[in-house]
Amino acid sequence: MSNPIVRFAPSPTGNLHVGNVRTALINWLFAKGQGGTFILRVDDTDLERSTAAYEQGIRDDLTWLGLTWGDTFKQSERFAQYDEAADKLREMGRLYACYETADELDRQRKLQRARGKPPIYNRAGLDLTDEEKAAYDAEGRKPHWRFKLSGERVVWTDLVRGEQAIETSSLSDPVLIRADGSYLYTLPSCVDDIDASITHVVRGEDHVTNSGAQIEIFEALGGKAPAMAHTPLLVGADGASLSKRLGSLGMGELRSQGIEPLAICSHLAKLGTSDNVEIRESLEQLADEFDFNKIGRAPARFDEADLKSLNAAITHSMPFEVAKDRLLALDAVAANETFWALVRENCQSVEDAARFIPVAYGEITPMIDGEDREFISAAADLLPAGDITADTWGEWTTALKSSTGRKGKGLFMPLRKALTGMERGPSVGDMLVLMGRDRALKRLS
RNA sequence: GCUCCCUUCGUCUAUCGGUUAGGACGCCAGGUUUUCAACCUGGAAAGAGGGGUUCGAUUCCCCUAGGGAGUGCCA
Repeated sequence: MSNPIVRFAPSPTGNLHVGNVRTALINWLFAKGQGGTFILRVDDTDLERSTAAYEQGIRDDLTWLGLTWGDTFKQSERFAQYDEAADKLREMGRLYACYETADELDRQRKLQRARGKPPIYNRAGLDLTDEEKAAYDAEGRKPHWRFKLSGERVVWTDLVRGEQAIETSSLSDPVLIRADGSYLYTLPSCVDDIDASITHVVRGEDHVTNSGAQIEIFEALGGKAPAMAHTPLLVGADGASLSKRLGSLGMGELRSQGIEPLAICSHLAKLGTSDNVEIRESLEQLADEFDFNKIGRAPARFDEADLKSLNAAITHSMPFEVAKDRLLALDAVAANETFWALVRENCQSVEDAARFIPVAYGEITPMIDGEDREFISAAADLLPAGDITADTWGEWTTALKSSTGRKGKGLFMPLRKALTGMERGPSVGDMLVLMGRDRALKRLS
């Protein structure tokens, strides 16, 4: 199993969401951990729905996450190879023309289902005589093309599911080529996997039956099917179904919420495994710890709240240099090391620091309870003269304590609320230095 | 409907038939802290239900229930 070659093959018909990203990540971690290669293949055979913008978005998202690829190519550049493979299958009698319309097929399926039978294609296309086909062609009807399954049992040892068996007799022969001549993903995927020497196909378990059929295609094409790994899918936090939220939660949204790539990768790499879901230092560390054997077989719940708490953990210890640019984007005045060091432990994300900018550098609405009015005005009078320094807070509160008799929470909380307008936040004494004398007095008045 | 997969604390999971069913996150309490965060200590918290097999089942088998997936001229 040395130097595996894996691929992540998204269709550029939408943006990457957490489910996609998990598949990409698992492929990447496996490759990286084994000294292998991660290939990005753009599955854009559906020219109608694929767009350059989505393709670029996918590349941007992967890059942002740190999931860099060793090689990349697009299926739309390889139609000649697919044609060649299709011809080969036709010659072997494994690819046959069918003339049913989509409506007819739909009716057949409904009928079968109504009779309690599995909706499997009846292979009528196989029995068509040359004359019948010629007649259809003369009518102007274009055939779609199906791969003829063997009807036998396909077995493989799945890296996460163990021994797998698919009865191809219980499957419809898969359509490989649409009536308009375009390819579905099934054949191109196999052709590309062979040509790129893919050693492991790693994808979600929604593909297991596809894998059964594709293994036969690999073999028909004279190749040996790659090893397979099908991971359980992620479900929403409610545990019920693959929620719409999950399918639409894109990297762009996460990014705009200030979520760190490493929080996303740590969460997705560990969720559903026997390792604890915790922040890791780097993708490399995640790769070192990756093992298919650690992945369970039941669907795991993806909870955004857990992702946010991992993100908070990263934020609390984030060096200023790392946060700097994003602080700058918030407000140039906030992009200084003192401010960041002071507020980061109270932030869930870098952008969360915005809450404290007005406290240190702008205007806030002081919170002064009626019962504390007198105390606050006494405090204003006792604020030590001169510039505020690191010592001011200590001197000030000591003086206040002896003159008012207040102590503990009763002493500090009113000051915090008046000076910052919040009940929670960074050290008030340190914030006091940043806000300066004028702001402080104004808030106390 | 049919096929496949799954089911241990709230969540992610450990347990290769005999355990006080372990850990992590979260939660609760206490400590520390002016607050928050962090840290420390302690605590509550679980093998879906029913049948078997066995001296003994969370563990093996069957049934039921629940969850996930597939059943496309989507990927």
